[in-house]
Amino acid sequence: MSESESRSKNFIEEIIEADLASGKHSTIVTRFPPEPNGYLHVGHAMAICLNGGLAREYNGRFHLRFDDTNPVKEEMEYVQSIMEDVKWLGFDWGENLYFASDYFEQLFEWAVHLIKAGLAYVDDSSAEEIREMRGNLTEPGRESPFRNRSADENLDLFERMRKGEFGNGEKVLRARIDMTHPNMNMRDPVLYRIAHAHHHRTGDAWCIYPMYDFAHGQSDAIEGITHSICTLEFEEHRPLYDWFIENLPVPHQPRQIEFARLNVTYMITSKRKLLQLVKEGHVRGWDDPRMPTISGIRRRGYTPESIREMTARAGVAKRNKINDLALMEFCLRKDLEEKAVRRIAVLDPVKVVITNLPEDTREVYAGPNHPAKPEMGEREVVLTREIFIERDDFMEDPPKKYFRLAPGQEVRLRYACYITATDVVKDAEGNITEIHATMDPESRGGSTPDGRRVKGTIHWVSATENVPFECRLYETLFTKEDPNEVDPSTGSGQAPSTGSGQAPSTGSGQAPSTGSGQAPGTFLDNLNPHSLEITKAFGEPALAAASVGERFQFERKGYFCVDPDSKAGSLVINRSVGLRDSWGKQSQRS
RNA sequence: AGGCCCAUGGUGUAAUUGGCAACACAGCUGAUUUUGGUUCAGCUAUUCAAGGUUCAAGUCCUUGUGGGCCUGCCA
Repeated sequence: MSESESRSKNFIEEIIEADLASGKHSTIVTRFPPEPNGYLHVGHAMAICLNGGLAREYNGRFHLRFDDTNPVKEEMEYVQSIMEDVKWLGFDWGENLYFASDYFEQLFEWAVHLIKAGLAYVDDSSAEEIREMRGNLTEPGRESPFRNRSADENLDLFERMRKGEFGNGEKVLRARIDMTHPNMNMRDPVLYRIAHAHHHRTGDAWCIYPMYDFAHGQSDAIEGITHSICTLEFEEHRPLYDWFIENLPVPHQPRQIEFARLNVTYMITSKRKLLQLVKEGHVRGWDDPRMPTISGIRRRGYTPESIREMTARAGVAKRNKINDLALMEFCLRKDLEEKAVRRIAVLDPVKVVITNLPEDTREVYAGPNHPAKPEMGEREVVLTREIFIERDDFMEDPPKKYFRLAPGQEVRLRYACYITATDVVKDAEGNITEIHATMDPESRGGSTPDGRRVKGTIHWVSATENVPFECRLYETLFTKEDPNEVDPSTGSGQAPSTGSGQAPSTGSGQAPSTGSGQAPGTFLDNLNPHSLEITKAFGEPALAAASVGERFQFERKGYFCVDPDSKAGSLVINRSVGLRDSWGKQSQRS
């Protein structure tokens, strides 16, 4: 990891180094094992960077393995998007692309092995019966009446399950462990279920499918995974994981290690909820730039380097955590500060007429593409008599330390000259429609012979020579750091602060009990109504050549990225992240 | 309630494995600056609680408290 400065080892690295030092392993093999049933999100990015990064750090191997053991949920579309996302993040599995479904035959043989060893049996109980017999957190389970079938009978039944002689749910194969075990996972877990369903890769070859627990560890063993890194919720599965490894003639003993998944404030990482956002149209799709999906983050304009940097800085540990969005934004700014070409765009324009300039004025100035990197070249900026500036860069009655344009106050137009506001033109409602200003001819180039200092420099773009575009400004998708935090007392969809001063109103004119008791409230109540704002913006002429995916810093505004919705002649640009804004903070405080 | 895991500034992660609690982000102050950006300098703020072991405890032990996960034929 080039982007992570030298730091102390995390607990997984310590385990790996101990294994390497003791000779337990001469090289390590890690894997990223997604189920192809949805799009990858920022939490997966962490898992990819961890596994891929470890393999890189220790010169090991990194596998991509699709955990495709449940045909009813999985689709090829997801396989494609997942491979794209992993590649984009910068991790290469090389030849090591695998599918758990490739191991179905071997897994079947191992199931037979367990049956022969008296460690697995076919259960005719229904799902409800099995659930009922499992007991609960405080009470032990009871043994199934089918638990003591002979190995021969079990073998026969299992073969017939495979042949399709039974319907969905009629039978399952279970491990024969201990129905009183305090760990629920050890209470004769189901190994195989019947599912007459089309699998995205094996087609109709199978109608029985292994469960996660029976597939994962063995897949790790087959591939020679040394360190099988997964999230905390699998901790209680580890005894089962180990049980299979111990009781099966597997070629290799992998070790499962759990770490805390990455969460980020204002983001959700539940596949179900993400799917809901897409299906119900709360966002424009899986790759909506507000989504925490890798595809969304990518479209938003994040760089793979910035995501890798964030995961490295977030660290690895075993406690549940929520990382600050600010860290992610910091990593992006840090990366783009160095790489992004500077451009000027006015997002919320108001016209300024420089009255002492002739109508046909066209002055060309040079603007470096990067203030600290002359090697990045420069471009031409064009000054005309009429320009646009940012609406909030002018105030008729400015507060104390307002350094921008105001009546009688002089500012520098970035790269060009000094202007001083003289007049304001307003419409009938009192809105400012035009500002008049005069330019100091001595100031061309951005400084004057008298060396006087101008505190404010504002950005601007010619009102007659520019590139109009659609600018999409994003804020967090949710208003709460933890989008799942719902106030149980407030119902969903309740308009807040309806009648402010009004007494609680006991039924007076109450609308017929339509909503009676308020619905419990969901994460959707925390959706940010301002998460997307679209403005009609104007960019400097150099923006005309912008292509999809290209990133810029719009000076004083933030980092932006050209959206794929762009068409020839109609640019769409996303704001990836704003610049740090100490004035914004200060002015808000007052 | 039973089992498993976890607890260090606002957030996240460290602490030579029992030896002066630190780094980053965030926040705040100042300097520099043709981006109120960047950069630089500095400041604020931390070991869940109570006992115990020890010359010495963030670290070990006990108890408590708080949080997470577990009762799919999902992964």
